[in-house]
Amino acid sequence: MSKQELPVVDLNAVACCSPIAARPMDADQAALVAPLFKALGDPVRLRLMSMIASVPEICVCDLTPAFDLSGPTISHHLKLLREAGLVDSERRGTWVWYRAKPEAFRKLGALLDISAAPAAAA
Amino acid sequence: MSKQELPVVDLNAVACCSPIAARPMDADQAALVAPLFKALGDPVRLRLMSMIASVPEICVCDLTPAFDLSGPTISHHLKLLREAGLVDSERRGTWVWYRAKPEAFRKLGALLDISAAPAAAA
DNA sequence: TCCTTGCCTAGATGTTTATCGAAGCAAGAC
DNA sequence: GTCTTGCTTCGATAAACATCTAGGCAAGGA
Repeated sequence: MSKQELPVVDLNAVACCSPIAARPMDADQAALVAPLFKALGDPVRLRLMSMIASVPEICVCDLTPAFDLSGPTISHHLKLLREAGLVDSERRGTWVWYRAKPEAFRKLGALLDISAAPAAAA
Repeated sequence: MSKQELPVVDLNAVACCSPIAARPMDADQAALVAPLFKALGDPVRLRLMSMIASVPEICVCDLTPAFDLSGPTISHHLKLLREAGLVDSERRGTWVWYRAKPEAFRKLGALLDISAAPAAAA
């Protein structure tokens, strides 16, 4: 549960380099980055992510009631966000708290910088 | 094939507003934005997207050989990118050419701006 | 101690997705 | 006209995914 559980996605290896539009991405980097986008590619996870990123930290008990879904389903989505390296979780007493990992967002944002396109595409 | 085919995703409605971290995203907006991230959430599509965005335009005939996949499979992924509003295609004579739609990237990038977080999350 | 609460994991199920081969269609060559 | 080439669509299949219920475990209160 705590951050000792190694994330599946190593953020230092991911999105470390050039924007999508700077040069064709090689297969290895694509395989590292795609899971990050995939994690955000579900409406439930996107809302969870937004709720988490909008505050310094938030308890699962405040996330679950915002959805018409069972607790285990929310837990499943949170696990995917954790494995993608987008959030961190920590148990404090009874509750588990989630926090966004801003460096992941910075890297993803840099990847989408289309102004890096070498030609008229921008 | 041509741009007369309405994109499934209306970019004017999508990602039009505030960054993920600015405030909790409502379900409607999440449903509009998630398909964009989902489209980028596959390694093949991410590489295709990068190849397309790296040049002003590119022919399918230059995209397909870069992958160990059949033509129909590449065509399928390109269709998803088209439906997400991330690329445009145009047939010119024998070949079909693809171009990136930079406004989609600008909007996605703005969404990931974590510096918009209201609190210490950044 | 036992009970309750909060959250996660395990297992099952229906849906979606990635992939292929076959077939179709448009454009150009002959 | 026919043939070839480039790309798409169609139909099928296997893998991945979202969701649920059931069960488990840790923390706190009685």
